[in-house]
Amino acid sequence: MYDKWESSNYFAPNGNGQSYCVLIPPPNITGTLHMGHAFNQTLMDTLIRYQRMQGKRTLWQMGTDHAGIATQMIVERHLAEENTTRQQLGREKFTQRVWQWREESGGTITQQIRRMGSSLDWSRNRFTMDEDYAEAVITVFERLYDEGLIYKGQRLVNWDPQLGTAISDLEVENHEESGHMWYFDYPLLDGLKTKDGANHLTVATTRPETMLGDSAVAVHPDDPRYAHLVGGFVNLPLVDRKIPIIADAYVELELGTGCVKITPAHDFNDNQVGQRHNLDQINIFNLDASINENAPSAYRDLSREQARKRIVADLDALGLLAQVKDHKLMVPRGDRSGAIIEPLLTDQWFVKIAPLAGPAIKAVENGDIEFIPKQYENVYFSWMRDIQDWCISRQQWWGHQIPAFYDEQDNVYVAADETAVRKKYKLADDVVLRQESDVLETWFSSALWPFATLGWPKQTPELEQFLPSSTLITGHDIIFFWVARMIMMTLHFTDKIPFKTIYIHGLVRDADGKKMSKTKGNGLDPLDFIDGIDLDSLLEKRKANLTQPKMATRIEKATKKEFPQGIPSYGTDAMRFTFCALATTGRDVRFDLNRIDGYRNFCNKLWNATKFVLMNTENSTITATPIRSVVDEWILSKLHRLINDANFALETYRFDMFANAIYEFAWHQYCDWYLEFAKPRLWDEDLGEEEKAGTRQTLLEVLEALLRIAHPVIPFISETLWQQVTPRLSGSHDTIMTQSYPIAEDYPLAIKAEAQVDWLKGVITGIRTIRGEANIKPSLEIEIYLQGGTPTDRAREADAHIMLKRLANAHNITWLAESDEPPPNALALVGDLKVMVPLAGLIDIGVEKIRLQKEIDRASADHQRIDKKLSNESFVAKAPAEVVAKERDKLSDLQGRMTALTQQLEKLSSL
RNA sequence: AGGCGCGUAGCUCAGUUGGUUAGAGCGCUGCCUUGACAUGGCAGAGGUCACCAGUUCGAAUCUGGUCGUGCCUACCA
Repeated sequence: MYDKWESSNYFAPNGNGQSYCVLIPPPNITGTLHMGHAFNQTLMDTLIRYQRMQGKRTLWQMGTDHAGIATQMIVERHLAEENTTRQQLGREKFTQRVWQWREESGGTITQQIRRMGSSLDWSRNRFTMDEDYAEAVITVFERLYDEGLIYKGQRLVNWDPQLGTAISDLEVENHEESGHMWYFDYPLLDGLKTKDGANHLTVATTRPETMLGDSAVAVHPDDPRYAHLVGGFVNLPLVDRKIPIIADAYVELELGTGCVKITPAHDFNDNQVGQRHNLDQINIFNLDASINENAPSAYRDLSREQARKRIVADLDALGLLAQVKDHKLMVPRGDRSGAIIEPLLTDQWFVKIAPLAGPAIKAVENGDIEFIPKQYENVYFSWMRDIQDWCISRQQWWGHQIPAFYDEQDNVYVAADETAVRKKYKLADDVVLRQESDVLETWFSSALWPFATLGWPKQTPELEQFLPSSTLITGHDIIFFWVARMIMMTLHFTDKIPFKTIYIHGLVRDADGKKMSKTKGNGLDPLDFIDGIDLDSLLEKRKANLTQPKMATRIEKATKKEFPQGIPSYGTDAMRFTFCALATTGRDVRFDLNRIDGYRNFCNKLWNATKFVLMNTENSTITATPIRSVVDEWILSKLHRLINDANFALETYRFDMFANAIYEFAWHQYCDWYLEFAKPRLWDEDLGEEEKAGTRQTLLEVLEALLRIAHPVIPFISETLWQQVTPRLSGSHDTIMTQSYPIAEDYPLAIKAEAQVDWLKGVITGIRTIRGEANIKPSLEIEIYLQGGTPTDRAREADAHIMLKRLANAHNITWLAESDEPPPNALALVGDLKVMVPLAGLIDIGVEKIRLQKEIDRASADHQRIDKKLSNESFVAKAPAEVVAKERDKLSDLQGRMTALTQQLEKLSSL
């Protein structure tokens, strides 16, 4: 079915409607579909299918990003298996290998996305390393450089020593880990002594190895304990370096010893202190975080871990280790490698971000761009207003190589390629140029997504039509990574906003509310819900990527408990429906197996309801002029409301309400009641053909509309069923997905019919309750008496007689005059109408009395509550008149009810 | 430490601008193989809306505080 949709080009923009465009967060080529994607995809596809059916000219363009670091890691791992390295291969051959890998394995996720039913325009598929996309990236770089918004500089950056590249601060994850706090004594020089008479200052650190790069000890300017020492010196042990004691307000008086070692080359805060005091920046690390030649020879070439041990031991030996304490600290780790990040001085390229951030902040402030839910705007503002220059260079090979060229004097020239550089800078042919070897970080290219996918820098018709896009649907985890950067770049280069609305959905978590992760083994594969998976395969899968093998048994236990039978096959639609139903306003979405179970059943229900409708409308080409009955009018009226609710839900991005409205209508109105009403009508021999035709027509019309309403969320089932249903109405059509969305006005609201059916349901439910409580077998036909009530009750009963009989399973319904004495009975009240089931040996009088008493108690409690409310003078005086009137009505209803029930109880008691 | 959010039925969650009998799904109890569906039908039980105070005629809803919990940002050298 999906193939047919795709090959029929139904996914491409069509018609002349208003443009509607959704940007896909480009999945990366190393990825496989996880629950987060599946959730995100479901919401986007629901929205785009809905808008397409609303007649919009929709574009949901497919594309992937090249995932610089992740992809390079994978290919390097392959090379390692072949006992080679990228260095041995050389840059060009390595890049070829990456492309080769991408051809072979980079398409996994695109196939998986198809399984989700996503109606993406595949014909416009883009990849961030495509030639024309790369052109956009290079153009952007060059322009920003020429505008002075990109610069190169030696600055302290987050360095991943394992990957050998800088990463942005967003790519660093800080988590609490346990470690130690070491206290070192630095001997005072020149005979200085502290107030306590000590001849040393004590500093503390969580990273002892950095002491090799210390270039000062700082105290607070107002600290009386150390004021006399400022300007003096201490000797840096092991290194034997004379370093100054400085005063800086960065030091907190209360904290620790009040003395802080300053390592400008290896700590962001120290670096600023260093700049204020003109301190030396002593870099003690090589790029792999081993100790370099700036340190004493004893420590050279040691890894940072070895160096730490050695230094602590050596200081201890010298009697300078004052103390060691256990300490919890936040450890920065690279989000890809998991390695501890080291602040390191290196040459990097930066985007000067403030000029770009200004307009981007304004666009949200003035409402051009809107976040839903709105509170995310604060998250956005707080980050944007304190934004740091963006380090965009990566010491990698896979990615967009920075279009900067150096001559032999290291002068920098920026243009698309060497030829362009020579032309632009009027360089002689004999000037030797070499290109910058760094590449741009992947997010730099993703930031151009809204316009680069549409052909920019060329002015294409698509750019005209689909920029700005309408809605961006994404998780809050990439607001900074991607969303904010797209806003900045798009505004800067096109003077347009990238999108009008940003809908931020929750993040999918496991049943315990934990983040799903392959390395923790608590992840779930959406395809396993679609296709099902047996327990053994699931166990194997979840244990495959564990970083800590110790966890295997725990994962096994948890998995066996949660999925004792593995996972049954639920199908795409059930999963999509579940995701919609879970898309509430919260920040987390816990994926609950019970929910998908229920929604699978819902799909089954639709299937069976359709089967019923088809069976009962077979060979019945509607010849007679259909006459609609009150139940027909009622279900059409309910359908009218459903359409309004569905529209409202999707317009306000309440996918949960959308799903719930469909579920409630389909199951609890259409199936539970309307189909049951229809049965006696279709099967009653006395009912006229026109009326039966009316019911058949309504069965089909409502089902057909329901399928269209539900199509955006359950595309496959709705298409399948719709193909069978429409021929009964007006001949067949190609596909449901290009049909127009139902319009509420086509199905008239019928307030009177609704009231009448509410009454009918009330009578039936009253009788069923009696049957249920008295344990009367459903198969047993009973006698029903009616008494009291209004002429409306009588009219309604006459109208609904056959339905009432069947749904209550009564062989007779008899009206009694007011003066008639009914036989001993069980009583249900519907307004003023008494609905009575004779005890007649079926019902135990004691049971019935208990039931009555319960009813009376309930009514009396309500009565008391409302009576109290109404006897409060200020309530009557200050509350709106209609609220007071409503309470009065309730009170008198309850009064009547209590009277009738009490009389009934007395009657039964006197028997 | 700062910011944001959350705490409603056994579980997962709705509850739009204060006025409902506080809802749904799943689970639970009882009865049912009646001709769409046992992936089902009917009926039922279950909540002092975390706690305290305040505003109001009226608070799950608004305000302040307490406790618990989660996330983000910064950081204790």
